[in-house]
Amino acid sequence: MMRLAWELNGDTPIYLQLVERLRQTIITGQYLPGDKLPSVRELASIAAVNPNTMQKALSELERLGLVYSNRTSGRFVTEDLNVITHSKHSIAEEEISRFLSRMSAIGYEPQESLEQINYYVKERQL
Amino acid sequence: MMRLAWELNGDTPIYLQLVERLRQTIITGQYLPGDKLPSVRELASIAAVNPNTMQKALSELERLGLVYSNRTSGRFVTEDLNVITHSKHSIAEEEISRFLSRMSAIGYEPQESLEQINYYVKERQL
Amino acid sequence: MMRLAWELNGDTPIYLQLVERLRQTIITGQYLPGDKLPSVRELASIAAVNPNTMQKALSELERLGLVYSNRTSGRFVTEDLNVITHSKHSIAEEEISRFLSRMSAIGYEPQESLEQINYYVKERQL
Amino acid sequence: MMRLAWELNGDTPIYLQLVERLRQTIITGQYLPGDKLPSVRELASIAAVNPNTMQKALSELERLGLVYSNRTSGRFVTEDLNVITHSKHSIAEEEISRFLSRMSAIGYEPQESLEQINYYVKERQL
DNA sequence: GTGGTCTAGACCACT
DNA sequence: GTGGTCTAGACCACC
Repeated sequence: MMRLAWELNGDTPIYLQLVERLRQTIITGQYLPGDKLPSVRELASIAAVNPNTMQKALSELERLGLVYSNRTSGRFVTEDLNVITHSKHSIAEEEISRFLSRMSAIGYEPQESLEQINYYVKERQL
Repeated sequence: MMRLAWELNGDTPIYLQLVERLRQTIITGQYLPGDKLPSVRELASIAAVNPNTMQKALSELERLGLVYSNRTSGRFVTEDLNVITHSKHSIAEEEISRFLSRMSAIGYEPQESLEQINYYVKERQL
Repeated sequence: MMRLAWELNGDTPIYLQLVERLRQTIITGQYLPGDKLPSVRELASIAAVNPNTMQKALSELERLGLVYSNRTSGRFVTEDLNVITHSKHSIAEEEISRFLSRMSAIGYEPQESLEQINYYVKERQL
Repeated sequence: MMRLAWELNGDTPIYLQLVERLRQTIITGQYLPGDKLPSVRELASIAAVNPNTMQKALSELERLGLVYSNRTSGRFVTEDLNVITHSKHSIAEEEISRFLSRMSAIGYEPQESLEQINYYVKERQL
């Protein structure tokens, strides 16, 4: 079985990786609110996974409120901007939390991590 | 392959994961400068890995200058504090770089990431 | 089989569902006592069912005394109000009985069910 | 394919019916908090459905917080009594809501439904 | 043995 | 053609 195009990982369940990928495409505005998503089968084909797996991922996205489905006409990105921005914030928090914990593992207290990243950004004029 | 004590990952080569773990124990001061490390066999046993793999990891640590070996009496943590702090900084930089790139993937510019993490730390009084 | 206008169910026999629907229209006064019902063919067409099925439903209604037929001029809603109110009560009893049994299945004694529904109605000022 | 023992319905998805059945067994205390559930395969065999379908049902129950799973040792009923009683209340509300709406369909206002059920219970000394 | 994931292939209702 | 559901059969990691 090929696993290309979207280069999936191997340690975390595929369907969760799909959720993340799709979440990103929505959060970053590659799919806009109200946009129609490709069909389950199409997305599955693109990601080179079984339609059921993609279906599971999409169900999860639906549970998160990021998409909704119209049994006959397809799946659409939610038009509720709050849900989208909320999802964005929650991912950001996860990333921050993970970052701080990794920094903590090598001996940086949160305050120090903050200083380091502050320095890093200023240094490179990002 | 068993997964105990040090819970190895599976996707990245084992020896690199060992390097990281050992690097951490040194950087965080669990092993102090000048400390004698356990023998390769012992470390291998603790981590439940093949001694050859542990050997490879230790060679890498040597290459990084974090440990040095005294053919006869064993391996020791470097006494050069500069090497240690430099290693710590370089890991931190990697973490920061990775963090910023992941935040960028969900639509946060470095400046925004900084604000977010700043807010996060203040919010939780970390 | 098409599912329109009257959205039939699929598990219970169609003619019984038709009986219920017609019973409702009479009980709730959408057809008044003495009103002439549309022809079998017409009703069948509206409900998108086979005329024979509708015929069976109407026979049942006749048996219940809710309608009577005048071989020549068509079918009419009974003018006997007692029959109508009695039918209404008997349906209500079925509903109540079913409700209590379902509540019982999840651990509510009839008395408790009563309290719950009482609370529910007051809460929402229904 | 046989569909016995638990007599499943046919109109609502099987996995949802399974969720309901299991929910009842927990809510009514047939499985007590902390009890170990039979394995997925066993439950699937009992209900005469495919293990995947049962798995889906159990995942849903887990999402509802009524059970939790210990990857290796099996699935258990939650020990959080709040979750259980909350689930019970929420089902009761659904039943009440459905009951009132059906009564409304045959011409009883909520207040009248309340009176009827009150009368019904008193009459039969339930 | 346990739960969890994945695939392949099928059927259904709705439009 | 769409989403949704279901089955059958397989593999994995964990203990």
